[in-house]
Amino acid sequence: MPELPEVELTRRRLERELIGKRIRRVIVRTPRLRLPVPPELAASLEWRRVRSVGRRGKFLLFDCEAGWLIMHLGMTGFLRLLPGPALPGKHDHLDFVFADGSVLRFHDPRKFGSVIWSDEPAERHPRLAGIGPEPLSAAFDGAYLFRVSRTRRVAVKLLIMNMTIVAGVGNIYANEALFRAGIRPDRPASSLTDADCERLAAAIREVLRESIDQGSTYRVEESAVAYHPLNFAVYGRENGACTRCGGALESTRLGNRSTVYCPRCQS
DNA sequence: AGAATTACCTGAGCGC
DNA sequence: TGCGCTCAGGTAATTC
Repeated sequence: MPELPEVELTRRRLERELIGKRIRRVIVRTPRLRLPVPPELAASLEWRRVRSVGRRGKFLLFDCEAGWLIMHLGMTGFLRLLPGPALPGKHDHLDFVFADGSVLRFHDPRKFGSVIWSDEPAERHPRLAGIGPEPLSAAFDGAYLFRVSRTRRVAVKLLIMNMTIVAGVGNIYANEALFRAGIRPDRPASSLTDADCERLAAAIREVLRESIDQGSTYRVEESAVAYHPLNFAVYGRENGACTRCGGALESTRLGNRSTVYCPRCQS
């Protein structure tokens, strides 16, 4: 699924391609995604220009003069840029048709994605207002993580996947960051030491940053802004060997999410 | 307030 | 071949 690095790479590509373009019309083929597509969306966007493309966690934020278009790609969603009109296929839910004839098409088999229209700056929209700091911003560091974990006994993996704690850390990168920091995913958050929090915050920043940098060296294909070729250390390797000690990785479930870790390297 | 649970959705992979 | 089952998981909503 598109994780934060893929969303950031998508954002960069869209920023290059869309800024200044004028939206001619919006075609809504599937009015019910994860959230209902706002009925006023099409009319609100008509003849508006894209002023900027931002990101908050995994949400893409399009400043469209009259308001803000907020999109989440969910688990299986991706955006495709087409040079001109093309017949829609299965799961092509939305088209943004620009004045120059090009089309931004939203495709999402599982419909976990969402499209939101906001009259006020996207960051102030209720759906985004309550989410935590950006993991790649200065506001997210070990001291912050230490502070917010004091009163919580929830497993640390669930803590860092909690959007109100930190924005956009999904299952893949939560697994990877905990491995890198040497912390067991099921540790109660309140058991983390100062040093643990420093290592964990640094690890989260590193895995995301490296993934963005690695992915950006590849051409982002029009049709497949999705996975990029990072070799994960633990995620998806539940039957494999630890890259650090060679021992067998173990898997479990936390919050109904697959969790992989090395019982020797992580404590 | 914090924690736990469930719903949403469909393609892929599996056993039989 | 095809059926039925399980799994994948970000976010929102609900409940305790």
